[in-house]
Amino acid sequence: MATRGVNKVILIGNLGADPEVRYTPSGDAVANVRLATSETWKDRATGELQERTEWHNVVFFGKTAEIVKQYLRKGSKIYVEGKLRTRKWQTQDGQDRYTTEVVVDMGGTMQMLDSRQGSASSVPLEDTPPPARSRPTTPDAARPSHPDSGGFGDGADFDDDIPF
Amino acid sequence: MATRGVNKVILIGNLGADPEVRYTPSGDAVANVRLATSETWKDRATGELQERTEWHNVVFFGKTAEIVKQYLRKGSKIYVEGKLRTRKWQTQDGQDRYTTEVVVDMGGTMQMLDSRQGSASSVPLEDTPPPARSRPTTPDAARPSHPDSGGFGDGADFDDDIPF
Amino acid sequence: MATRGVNKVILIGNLGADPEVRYTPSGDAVANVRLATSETWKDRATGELQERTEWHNVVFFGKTAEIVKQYLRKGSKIYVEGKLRTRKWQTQDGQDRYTTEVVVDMGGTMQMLDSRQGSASSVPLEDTPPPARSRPTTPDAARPSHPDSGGFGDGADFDDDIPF
Amino acid sequence: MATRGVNKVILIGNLGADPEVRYTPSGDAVANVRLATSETWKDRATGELQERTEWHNVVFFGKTAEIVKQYLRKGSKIYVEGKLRTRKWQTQDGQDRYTTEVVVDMGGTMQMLDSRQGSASSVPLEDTPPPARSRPTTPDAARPSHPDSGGFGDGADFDDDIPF
DNA sequence: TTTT
DNA sequence: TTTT
Repeated sequence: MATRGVNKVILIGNLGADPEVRYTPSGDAVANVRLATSETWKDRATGELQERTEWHNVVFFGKTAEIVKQYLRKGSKIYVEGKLRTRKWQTQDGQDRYTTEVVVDMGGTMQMLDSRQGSASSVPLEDTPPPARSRPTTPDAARPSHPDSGGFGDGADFDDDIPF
Repeated sequence: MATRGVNKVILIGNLGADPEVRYTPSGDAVANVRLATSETWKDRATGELQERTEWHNVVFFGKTAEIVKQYLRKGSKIYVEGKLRTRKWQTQDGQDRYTTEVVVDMGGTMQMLDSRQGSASSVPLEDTPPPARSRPTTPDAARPSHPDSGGFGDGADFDDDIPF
Repeated sequence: MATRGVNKVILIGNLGADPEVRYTPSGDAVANVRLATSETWKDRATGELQERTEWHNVVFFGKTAEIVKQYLRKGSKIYVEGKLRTRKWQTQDGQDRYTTEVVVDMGGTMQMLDSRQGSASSVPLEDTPPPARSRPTTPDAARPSHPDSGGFGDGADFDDDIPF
Repeated sequence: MATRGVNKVILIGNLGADPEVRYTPSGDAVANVRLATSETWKDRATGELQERTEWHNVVFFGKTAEIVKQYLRKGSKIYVEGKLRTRKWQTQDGQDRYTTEVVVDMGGTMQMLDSRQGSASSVPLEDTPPPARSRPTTPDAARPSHPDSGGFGDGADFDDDIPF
């Protein structure tokens, strides 16, 4: 994908909730995540510590969405590299709305940052079976055979055959 | 400003219109810009060249806002480093709305990328006098004496005393 | 290519000399470039403007190397996204040396930032190791047919079929 | 510090050894760190998992250097944002050498990424030039008084008064 | 060795 | 020399 211009977002933050995963008609996973990045600073006047949390809508596609589904959950800390995209959508009564998301696709990356064994986020999410005919026979075939090995699943680019 | 987490946006694109500049009650400039980043790619099926343009709301503060005001205009090509911020606001009839912007403040940067002399964007915007008492006596004192010298004004970080 | 860890470099600068291009035995182009990034600041004590230029060795591979060869030359301004790599090599008398380069490969990008028509860097470099007299009559054969269309050659990612 | 050009490095990796800290004549800390970033990929031919580790010299100044000294040690995982700088130096027999480093100064950032309590890197390094037997009995004296608060020490920018 |  |  060639570009004229640069559109890049880099985030490190924690999931505010478990990922929401859905499947396209063609069977591709799409994962949505709420990611919090916090900044803290000292108020110059009062000297008090301030904190501001920013929430980001992050969308993953394809193979990375599968990894997100399996390995991330509420509280997981991740590094994300993606791009900005503003989507137009309509409310039920036909009003226009715009939502800006961070899209992580072929040009992006996701990495898990808390792969210590035993930590919450290295425990795979329950592998909820996707829509009947999209991945029917062996829904868990891709799950690593040693779920307790810790830290697997880290590092996922789109041109991977397998993420680990 | 300390951070727990990373929130970084990097853009290269062109202004869709002249910057809109306003002043805070304390006299600080705030500049808003619509920035277009385009990506093009070849459709795998048809082989046709596709293009998608993304529009970003970029907000500059303080000294950088002044530079934006003076040196950027419709068509200007810039590099921007900032962070994401989603603002909640209300419509006239009291409905909640959210707008995501790229904020360029002390932790960010702006650089002009088309400083060729004679190019549109190196010509300062008309220096519309700010609110009466905020910059009273010599509103244009900071304007370079050789407006045709081209290319000055490139590069502006917040800790500059003077940007050039 | 999966990663555990992040290794990313982003540069905007000017070429200090024409690119040096060579070919691997398998026929793939490799382009080397010296890229200058400058930073300027005001000395706090003297108030004088200081400047420091940093020189980077940037290496391009494959299709991007071809584009570098054709469209970049001394003075060209580019945006580069790549990664750090330190190479070990030997002097003629067998001493070890290390050179750190910015590698722009499949995970990276290059964009030309001075695509104004008539500007030096939008003029293609002379094409390849041309058998002495083979190119003189039509030195600009590789030049796009609409030299005034501006902006060609900008934007090159590795998964492009053709950069424009 | 204004810039014409962009010179930015973003790394996530692990320390290969404890930081080396020295002090300038004026008493400012300078910390040097060896940082490993690994990338892994599947060999297309053999299908075997490949790994390549890149080692980076990272230099921290001032307050961040103090934090590096106190909280990082061999194995610590960090996020780093800095710039490239190639330094010329001389061997004992007067030969020129060049070393490229990632400099983390006022325009950069460091963040600790393994702040789980109990993890190696949240344990402060032994404090300064310690009179030989001064630390063994209370090795953790420098540890914040609320060790269970978790995540302290994360996040350090240069304009902090205190990093946490 | 670039650029302004 | 790290990490998985």
